Amino acid sequence: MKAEPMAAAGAGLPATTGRGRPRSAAADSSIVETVLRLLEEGTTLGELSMERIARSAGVGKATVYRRWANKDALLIDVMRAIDEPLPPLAGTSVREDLVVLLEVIRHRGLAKRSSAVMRNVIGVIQSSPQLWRQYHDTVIRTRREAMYAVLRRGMRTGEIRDDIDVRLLVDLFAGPMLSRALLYERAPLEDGLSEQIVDAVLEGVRPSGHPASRRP
Amino acid sequence: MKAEPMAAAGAGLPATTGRGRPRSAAADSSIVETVLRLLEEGTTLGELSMERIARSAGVGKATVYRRWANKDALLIDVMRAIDEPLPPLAGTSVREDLVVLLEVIRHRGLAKRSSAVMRNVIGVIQSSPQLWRQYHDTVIRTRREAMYAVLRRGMRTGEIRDDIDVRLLVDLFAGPMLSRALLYERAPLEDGLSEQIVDAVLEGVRPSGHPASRRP
DNA sequence: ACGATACGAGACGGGCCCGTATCGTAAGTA
DNA sequence: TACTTACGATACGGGCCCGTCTCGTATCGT
Repeated sequence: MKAEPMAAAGAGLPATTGRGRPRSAAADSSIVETVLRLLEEGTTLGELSMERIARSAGVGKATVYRRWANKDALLIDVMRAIDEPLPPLAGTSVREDLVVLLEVIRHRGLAKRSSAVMRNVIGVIQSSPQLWRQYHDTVIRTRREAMYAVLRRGMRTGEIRDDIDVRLLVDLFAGPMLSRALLYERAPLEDGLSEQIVDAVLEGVRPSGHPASRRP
Repeated sequence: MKAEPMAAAGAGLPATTGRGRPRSAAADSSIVETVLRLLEEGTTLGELSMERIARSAGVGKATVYRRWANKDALLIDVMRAIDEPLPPLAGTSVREDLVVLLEVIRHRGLAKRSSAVMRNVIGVIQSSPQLWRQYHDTVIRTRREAMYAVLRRGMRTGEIRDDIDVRLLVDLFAGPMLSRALLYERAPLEDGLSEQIVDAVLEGVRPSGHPASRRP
């Protein structure tokens, strides 16, 4: 994977006027890419220092501080960099759309860099709530709302029970995939897992003929 | 909550012979309790330093190093300290037992100190795999195996489908609760959530009469 | 009483980090 | 060309931390 262009990273300090030597776009992406690489290699957010980032990126400290005022500001842009748009949903069946959305989580869990970011950000919910909020708003919320929409549509079309809280439904589908992605370094996210989860949650895990089943 | 006695903490260095002044049990528990309090207050594992721990516990650094060789050794004992035995399972119905096991997760998620530990340890899977393994083996594995047992029993008694991988079943039940406990500081772990999850996963979220349902 | 060990406190040398400033140089605009 | 800004490198004072060691004191076995 090569360094994506990722637009102008430094949201903190604007590049003022157009005079003088322009900011190096290569430095931008080198810094962001280096942070992702370090996290991917197992570095903890706490072990990440501006000094180490600059050193690893082959860049002067001033070049980093010229773009970001502190580590949190840099990390926020790093999180923006790994945000990828959701694939389009076919919209034909709820099952298919749910599988697509779970596949997104599965692939992000398999990608070391995104799973490392997610695990690290979770550990920082209390200590850097602003960083967490940024991650939640850019990465989590979008996917969650997409699943809301699919499930609500399913309630209208009769594909999904309408007597269960939509937020609980989201967790029933996403939770199993998320916990597998989070709790293991080499996550057991095998092919076909999305379909297995979706089908099992849709159908239920009680045998058809069991007396306690709500189906006659 | 007061400092529990928690047995002899220092697994690292044995107290050699019985001569001389004995180790202070109060220091033992004060140190462990202080670590838990700091984590509970939002301190990151990376921000925890032996120096800060000693200072916060009102203890000399030597007193800490006399018991634990380094931070990881201390943290391993801290994790042992929050390990609580599972409640007995009634064994009458699979549903009841699953609810009990999910209630354990729910209460641990609501308790700030255990959820803080869990979130922090997750962030350290790659950087301190030995610490993670300790947490996994003492805290996670036990509960997971208890759920295995319940589900396998359910397969024998006909309360649970036997055509789904038991490991997947565990994640279907535990995943929703875990992801809620991990992804939010004030986790939405309301009363009755365990029952809702268990029942929804057992029954399925497809309406009874839906054409795609596997029930005729 | 006496020797042994633990205690809290803190000094110690060495290390990494913070955020800023200053080099000489490079790459743009006017 | 003159001016302006960015570049990598590195020095700076200040801070926290590591793990060890040394105080003077406390609390045990013998």
